[in-house]
Amino acid sequence: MKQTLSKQARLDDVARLAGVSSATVSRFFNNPDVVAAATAERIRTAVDQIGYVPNLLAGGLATNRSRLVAALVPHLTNSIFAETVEAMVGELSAEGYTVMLGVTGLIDQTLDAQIQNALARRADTIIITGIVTDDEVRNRLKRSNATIIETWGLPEYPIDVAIGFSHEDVGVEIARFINTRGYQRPHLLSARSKRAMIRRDSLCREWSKFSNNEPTETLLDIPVHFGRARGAFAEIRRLDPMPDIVVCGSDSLAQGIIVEAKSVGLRVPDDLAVIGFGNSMIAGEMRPTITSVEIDGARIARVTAEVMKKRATGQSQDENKIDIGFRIVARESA
Amino acid sequence: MKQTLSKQARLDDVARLAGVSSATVSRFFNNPDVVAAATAERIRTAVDQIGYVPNLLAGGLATNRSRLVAALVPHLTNSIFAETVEAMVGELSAEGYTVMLGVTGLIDQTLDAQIQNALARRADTIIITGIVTDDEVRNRLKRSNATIIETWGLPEYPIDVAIGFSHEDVGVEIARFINTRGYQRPHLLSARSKRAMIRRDSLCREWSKFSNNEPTETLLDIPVHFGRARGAFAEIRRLDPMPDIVVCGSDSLAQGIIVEAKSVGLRVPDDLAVIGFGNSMIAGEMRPTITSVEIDGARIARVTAEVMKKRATGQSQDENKIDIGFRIVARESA
DNA sequence: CTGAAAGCGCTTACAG
DNA sequence: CTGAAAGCGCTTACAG
Repeated sequence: MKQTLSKQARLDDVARLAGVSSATVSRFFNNPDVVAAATAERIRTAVDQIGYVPNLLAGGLATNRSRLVAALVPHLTNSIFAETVEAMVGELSAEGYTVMLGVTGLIDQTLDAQIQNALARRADTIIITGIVTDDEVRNRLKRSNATIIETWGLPEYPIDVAIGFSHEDVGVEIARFINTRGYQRPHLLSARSKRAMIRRDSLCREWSKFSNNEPTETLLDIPVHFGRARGAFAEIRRLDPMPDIVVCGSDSLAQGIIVEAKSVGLRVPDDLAVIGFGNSMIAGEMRPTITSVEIDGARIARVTAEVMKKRATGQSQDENKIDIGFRIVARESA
Repeated sequence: MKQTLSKQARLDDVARLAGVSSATVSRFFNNPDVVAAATAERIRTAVDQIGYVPNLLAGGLATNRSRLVAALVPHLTNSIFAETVEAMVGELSAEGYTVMLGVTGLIDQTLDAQIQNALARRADTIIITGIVTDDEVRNRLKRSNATIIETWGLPEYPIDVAIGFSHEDVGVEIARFINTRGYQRPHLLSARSKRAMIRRDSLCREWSKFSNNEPTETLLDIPVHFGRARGAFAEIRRLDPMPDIVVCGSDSLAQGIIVEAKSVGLRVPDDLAVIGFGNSMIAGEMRPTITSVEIDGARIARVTAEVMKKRATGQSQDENKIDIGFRIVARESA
């Protein structure tokens, strides 16, 4: 059991001990070049002696810069976003930022509430997964002083800056890939999400140039995970004629389809081909290895950090839509 | 491009507009019962009109309560901790807390640095995955006013409160399970982590009561993921006699072993049995379904929230070691 | 290179 | 039920 009465050391305590003013101690932390070497040494000693830890709440209030960045994601588990969040935390912690995490896909945790919270914490930057469509929320974000980064999509008019790729183009490229490889009857399997629907629509549009059979499809409720592939596979198998390739909304689903297919003796890709999405680690490691669409989540994190740095140093940010692209990685499964 | 000059509304602005003092507006937010209905109504209108968002930096400074909780995990991807973090964010956001995320397993991101950051942000609660052994760090945490929660383990002397289970007991129970099921030659496959080593040691100790053949083992460097099972499986296959059961440090590894085994025509569990760890969703969904050790990550989150509530309301916390237990879930793979 | 002092936007004990 | 005022722990323009 801890005693909770102890008073924490303040800047003043350090100052007194080191025989300087608190302003100088503050400079020691934030602008060290400007303090004399001998003074710095005395301050360092004092800090160590009393175990001083700066209060960033007070610092943030005084400077109007919280060094806090809010990362808002739909989900963390079974999700393509976990990698990006991890990369983001790594990238931004190194720059001295603290990442506050908001999960918007849980019950009672609306995006709206999470944004309100980020605003109240005076986050310097708010990173949103997806595109904000609600005008009320858009305006609230615009009025704030925070840098707003919409990720994973490229809206026509970003609130501030968008870092992502064209889901439409992904649909087109997958359609072409399928056609080039000679598959005839694609089946689309994905979550009922806005972004997935955009990919679906453009895939179908492009596919209609090659073939008259419209792709069949299975839509899943969110959150989607590995096991949901089981029911979907049963459905696919009952189709007549059976599809010859399943285009999945995630690598996890792709993996599930492969496991199911193999368990009934189908060969992948000969009897049924599979394409994933996200190119997670598992795509390259599954047997067979999974053909997937690579989205460089770490790059989203990196570019985010760059944009933030530009903002912090007052440089102008010329592009407000940054396309990080994507790439179909062909492997054994399709 | 946003204009960044706009001044944000303050409590005072609301007060002026509503014709009250800022103290009353503050009460409206923090202690609504105490303000008159008519006054509250005027304040509400004013808040909406100017789009006021409270500044929690200032609030936290004034109250010495940040409503910030730091969650420190080794990894997020391919990790058993993602579920707990997600549950934690859900649980704690609902209580009005903000979760700041620290990832300690990345390069340059030591636990030490993350703790320092949490302390500097004046987090009310710091949740650490694992046990802190460094005395220097332990003392720093003890001196702070934050509630410190060590999770996943049950140290003899928690810094403050520990919520977890006995890794030793897990080892013992697995050994007994293996023996009961009649397996003869267990192989241990896990990450080179402190906690895994504790499980390993106690498993071996218990196993020695049943058999003279010591378990063989493969230790992997962190971070461990699905694909690492490939090399491990090759190693296992070369053993003579070959093990008849592989005890894995994660479900993801278990899955990997199953995929590898099947790809060379081995039957699971008849030719090679597999046990996972964590009982993630995938354990129940894989084919064959995976026998695993269930750790209730969501419960860790729930209990954490309870402890925090007790602390916040000044109730005494009688237990400082809370055992959430574990359970072997027997399925098809072993 | 350093200090005195005002200010960041809240909260709350005190008084009424 | 409400207000005036002090205080939370920093930073920084200004002056030296």
